[in-house]
Amino acid sequence: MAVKPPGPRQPPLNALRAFEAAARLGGFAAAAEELNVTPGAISAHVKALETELGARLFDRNARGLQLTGLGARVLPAFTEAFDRLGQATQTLRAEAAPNVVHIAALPSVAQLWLSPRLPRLRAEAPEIEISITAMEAPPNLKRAPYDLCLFFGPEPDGRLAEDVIFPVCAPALAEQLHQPEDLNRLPCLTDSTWSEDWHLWAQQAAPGLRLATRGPVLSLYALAVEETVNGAGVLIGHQALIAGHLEAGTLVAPFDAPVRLPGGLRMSNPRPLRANTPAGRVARWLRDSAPA
Amino acid sequence: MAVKPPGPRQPPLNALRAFEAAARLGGFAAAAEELNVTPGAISAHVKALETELGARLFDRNARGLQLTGLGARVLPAFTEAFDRLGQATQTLRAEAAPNVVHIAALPSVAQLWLSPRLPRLRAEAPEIEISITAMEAPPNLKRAPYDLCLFFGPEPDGRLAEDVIFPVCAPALAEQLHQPEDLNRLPCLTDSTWSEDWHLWAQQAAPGLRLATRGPVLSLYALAVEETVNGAGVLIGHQALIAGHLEAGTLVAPFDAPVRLPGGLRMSNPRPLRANTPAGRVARWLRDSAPA
DNA sequence: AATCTAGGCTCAGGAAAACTGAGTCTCAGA
DNA sequence: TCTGAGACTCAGTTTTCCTGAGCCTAGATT
Repeated sequence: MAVKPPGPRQPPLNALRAFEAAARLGGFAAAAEELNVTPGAISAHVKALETELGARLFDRNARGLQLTGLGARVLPAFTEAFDRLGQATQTLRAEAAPNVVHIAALPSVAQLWLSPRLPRLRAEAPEIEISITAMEAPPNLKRAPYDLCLFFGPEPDGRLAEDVIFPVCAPALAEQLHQPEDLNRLPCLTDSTWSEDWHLWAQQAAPGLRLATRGPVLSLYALAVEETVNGAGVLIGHQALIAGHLEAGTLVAPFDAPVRLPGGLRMSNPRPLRANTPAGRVARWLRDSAPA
Repeated sequence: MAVKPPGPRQPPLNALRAFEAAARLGGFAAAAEELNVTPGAISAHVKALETELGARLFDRNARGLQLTGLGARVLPAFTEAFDRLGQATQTLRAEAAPNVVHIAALPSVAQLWLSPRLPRLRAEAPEIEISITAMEAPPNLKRAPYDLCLFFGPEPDGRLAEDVIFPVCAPALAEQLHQPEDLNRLPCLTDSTWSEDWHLWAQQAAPGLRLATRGPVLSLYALAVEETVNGAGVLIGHQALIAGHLEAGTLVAPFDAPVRLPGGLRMSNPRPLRANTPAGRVARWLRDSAPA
């Protein structure tokens, strides 16, 4: 008859994870987003943890958080532990379902770059199942369960395409556009996540031009492209994403004024890929398909 | 307006922990004990994990478990990750409450060896708070939140005392005991976790003696000691645990026949101790107090 | 063979944890 | 002064987690 008094309980794993995310990202809101919960949940977790420990982990200054000395001292160990756990989990998932390749991508990239390539990929490797998750920002590479990530970024490794931008519009509208100044007479579509595109382009391609850039602001670039094809106005085209439309003639570039941005479309892989695994094959296939 | 589709969810941490424990310990029952839940809970966790993964982690053969290839391949990574997490948690707890020293001990050791020493320790270091948790088996050193562990074991490092055993009884009963054969005329108390004591002793101290060893079986050694003091019978005394009673005269050893067992009372520390931390000081104090 | 036992399984019910949503508070910057 | 970001609170709800009892199987025991 064993006696089993509770003794000191281990803090709940979820609370530790919440603390780690909040500390690493510097805020409950950011942690909440990473963990797909509301900030209130993070707050509650951390508070419970602090209560159990009898010590504060964060200083709250109404405008955000500041790690206490205690928090800062223990954070690295937790980050490393959860990183390892994430890696182990990914390995587990990958080994359990070797034929599923999980891809994380910017919504626009998913729709405009990746999606058109999938039919051919499926035809060439029907046994591979592709799962695509669209998200605004690259996931934490050490944690999230993705085999491949497709995002725009400045890092040179894994570069699939330069980021070259220039105005595009439906062929019917192009007749009204002979020089950059003409842009002010047509609606200029703006994508909310690339709201600086017009300025970046104008700065280099038409210095001195004062662009009004009034016009609809859309939250999905793919939607903006669709609208543009339908003649709603002029859009800054990212070459990699509209190459298909240019080729098909559904969009045209009224000016010969491409501007190359420092970043580019980039494929990264959280874990090293072996060449003849499904993920490795998809990666190679996508890389080879990039110029197309 | 960010789009946030659920995408592939991360498996619950608790399920991963359950899997890791079951795999490492080779059974749901053992895992359940380590995690302080029922086996059914472990079973459910593992089943949920397997369902989510779409792959088996264990082969169930009605008589126990066998890791599948998949399970065996991923186990080490999980064990390491959870070990680190445990270490981080311990560090956190220790830093958050530096003056609390958590000790895990065998119930008998806690009551008969540790407890009598505490008053003096408290007097010498009143700022240190001691927390004692009694348990039948040493905890997983890499995980459990204890600074010091006191158990009997064969390992030589950290040895506080040899395990020397011999029959003891109340002084009044000693008159009836002149030679080992007399033991059969008195009740021989047995502790359920040290049920072999009588045989071990008799083998060496009185070879050939046929001991009936009938008598009450108690589940707590400290209780057996108390009963013995009250004259209920004869008990195999473990020197380290009854030294106080011998000194006080409340128990006597009727025969001069000590037997030294291979193991001993042992103090171990999951994490390295620094000498002038509270845990380190308690450890040193206890070590120095051992001969007493 | 019949029984015993260890260990896993299932299922329903209930406890505990986690999460949300709406509203509040506070400060920094415009 | 206003606004917005970010954290807090609290009630209510959903989800997860756990237990407890009984069942099932296969090796061990008699």
